[in-house]
Amino acid sequence: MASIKDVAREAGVSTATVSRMMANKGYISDKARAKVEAAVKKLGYRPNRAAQQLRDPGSRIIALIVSDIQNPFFGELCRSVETFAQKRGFCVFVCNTDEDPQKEIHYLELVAQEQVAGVIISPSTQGLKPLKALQKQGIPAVLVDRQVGTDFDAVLSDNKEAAYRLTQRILQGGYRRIAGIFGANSFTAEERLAGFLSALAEAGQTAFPIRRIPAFENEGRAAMEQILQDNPAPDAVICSSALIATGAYRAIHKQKILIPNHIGFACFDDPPWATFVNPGLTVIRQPAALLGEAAAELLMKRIKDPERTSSILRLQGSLVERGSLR
Amino acid sequence: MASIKDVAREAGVSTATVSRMMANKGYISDKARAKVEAAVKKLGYRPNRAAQQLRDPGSRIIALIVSDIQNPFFGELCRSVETFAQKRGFCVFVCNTDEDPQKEIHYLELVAQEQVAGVIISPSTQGLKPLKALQKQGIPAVLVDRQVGTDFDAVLSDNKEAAYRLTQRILQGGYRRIAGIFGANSFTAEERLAGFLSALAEAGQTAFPIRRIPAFENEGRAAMEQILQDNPAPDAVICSSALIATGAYRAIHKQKILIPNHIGFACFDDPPWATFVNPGLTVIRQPAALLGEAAAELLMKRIKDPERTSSILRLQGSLVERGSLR
DNA sequence: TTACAATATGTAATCGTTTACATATAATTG
DNA sequence: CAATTATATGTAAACGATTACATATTGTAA
Repeated sequence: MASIKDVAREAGVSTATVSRMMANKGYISDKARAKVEAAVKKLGYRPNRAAQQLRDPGSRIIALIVSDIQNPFFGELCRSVETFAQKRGFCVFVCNTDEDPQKEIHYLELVAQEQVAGVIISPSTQGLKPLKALQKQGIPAVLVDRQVGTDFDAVLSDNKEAAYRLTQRILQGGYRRIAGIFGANSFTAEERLAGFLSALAEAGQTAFPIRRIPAFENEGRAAMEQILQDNPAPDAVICSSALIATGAYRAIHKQKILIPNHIGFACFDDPPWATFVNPGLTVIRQPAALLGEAAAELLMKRIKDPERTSSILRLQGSLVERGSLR
Repeated sequence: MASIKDVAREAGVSTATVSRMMANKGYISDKARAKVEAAVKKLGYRPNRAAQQLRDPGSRIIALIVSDIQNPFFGELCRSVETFAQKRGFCVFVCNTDEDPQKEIHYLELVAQEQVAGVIISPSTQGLKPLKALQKQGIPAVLVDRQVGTDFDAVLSDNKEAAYRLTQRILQGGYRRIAGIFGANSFTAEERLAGFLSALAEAGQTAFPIRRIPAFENEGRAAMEQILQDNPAPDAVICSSALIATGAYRAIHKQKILIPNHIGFACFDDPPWATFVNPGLTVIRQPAALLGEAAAELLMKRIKDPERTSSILRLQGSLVERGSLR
């Protein structure tokens, strides 16, 4: 690989001139510019990023650390983060932690070493240490979808409010024995549960048995199968995530129980199959694109002004009615 | 940020000793080791990656450049690449090009500057130049899902063969007027079309009108609506991708045409809703996880031995029967 | 004891950029 | 025309780590 010295020699100028020319800084005569340009082209010169970074740290890369890249919600989030970042001249590296705290820590260290301009992360633990370490190195972080601590910028969906609304809607349908299947050890599930319970309490309803399970399809199906054997059976069910809902729906479908008359069905997130079942699923759709954009914007602001006080945004999801509630 | 000099001073040793200690190289006395360890901990020292990279280039990062991060196929691919890479001590940065050649070039340049250990890419153009440039910088690349040129390592699904099999299966169902909706300007669609035509020809069938469209849901729906008005109407349809199939299915569903009796339906990729419709979709499921693993493995091999002759793998998809074909 | 290897540490050059500073020339002003 | 300013370029010192080489201290074999 050609270095700046090679270019300088080839063009018959000093390295300083080449450097200035590459960065469009200071004065360069047309003659020198032409010579340098020719040399650059001839040698295929590209500045060595490591050397640049050593001289003055910083980059135009932001890291997006997500807990599950296969989740369509994060897919949408990625895309919107990237679209927005690009407008501001930033690139995005996406890192997938697979909900593994080890991986999360590893990636946080990695992007710190790479000296990215900032990080957007949906943390999979409640641990603050790795994030604080980032902060100490002057790399700003914005939390998205999940909060940890309260010192960081964060962009969240208003899960509690959304759950509250959705539950109200269920009650409106005349359902009274409402089962809930909620993820365990999950920030969002926790908030959604709170909203669910609060709406129930407000309506003077006692909570129908609630399951807390690992948020996977199989677990969702198993939980639903159990619930359907309860006596009295529930007349509605609410699921805290798309994967859980997928399993639960399968269980209901298998037993040929009719939605929405025999049982009402509602969930969070908008699974890709929501419009392919009959009736379609009534859901709270998360504002993934908005979250991504807001997170990116917040990060840009903080990069510009590291001293600004941290802000926490809560964005509303939308209640999408498709018929799975009476 | 503390530098190696700070640590050396704090520990009362030279920078060389600190460096050796960090890398576990050469001789270090227990006394010195202890002092350095203490200093490192006290100052929170972490080696500056840029400086290391300047001294001796190379990293343990591989870049995965995909054309559409929202596509579940690529989601699965990402995950398997990462799982495999991790086993070998590599991390993965995912870059999304959104099928935009500009972005692709930009990311290729970026990861070259970052001096990643290697690149896995599903190229969105047929342009070889950017890849050759990478190569010249000594950064190996493996193509996945799509091929460009023939000099690079590549891991592809055997689209033609798969299309051939799927078409044979359709013919087996007694369908004879088989419409095809295929993506335009798409490497995979091209191959799939070839297999489709070859199976038809072999069966002595003339091809029923074939549409080439941009691979989006709306375009798929529009194309299907048109096709349904043809006279004679087709008795089966094959779609070259999940998005196209989604639109096409909607069009069929809307007109209450019965699958599989009035019309047979088959497609490539396995849309998330494939098991939620009735009957389920008969598809060719792409071996995404296998592709990812194979690509990662190939890349590792090439990183170890840059001189090995390039190999092109073709992996078989599986025909999943679910009832949408008679 | 001498000689030689093994162990332990330090010195200083190097990687490729950027930039403050010095210097030189050209253009502009009074 | 002298004095000033704007333009143009070069010199050399950083940035933070690694490592070949030199040197010093042990241990060990003859």
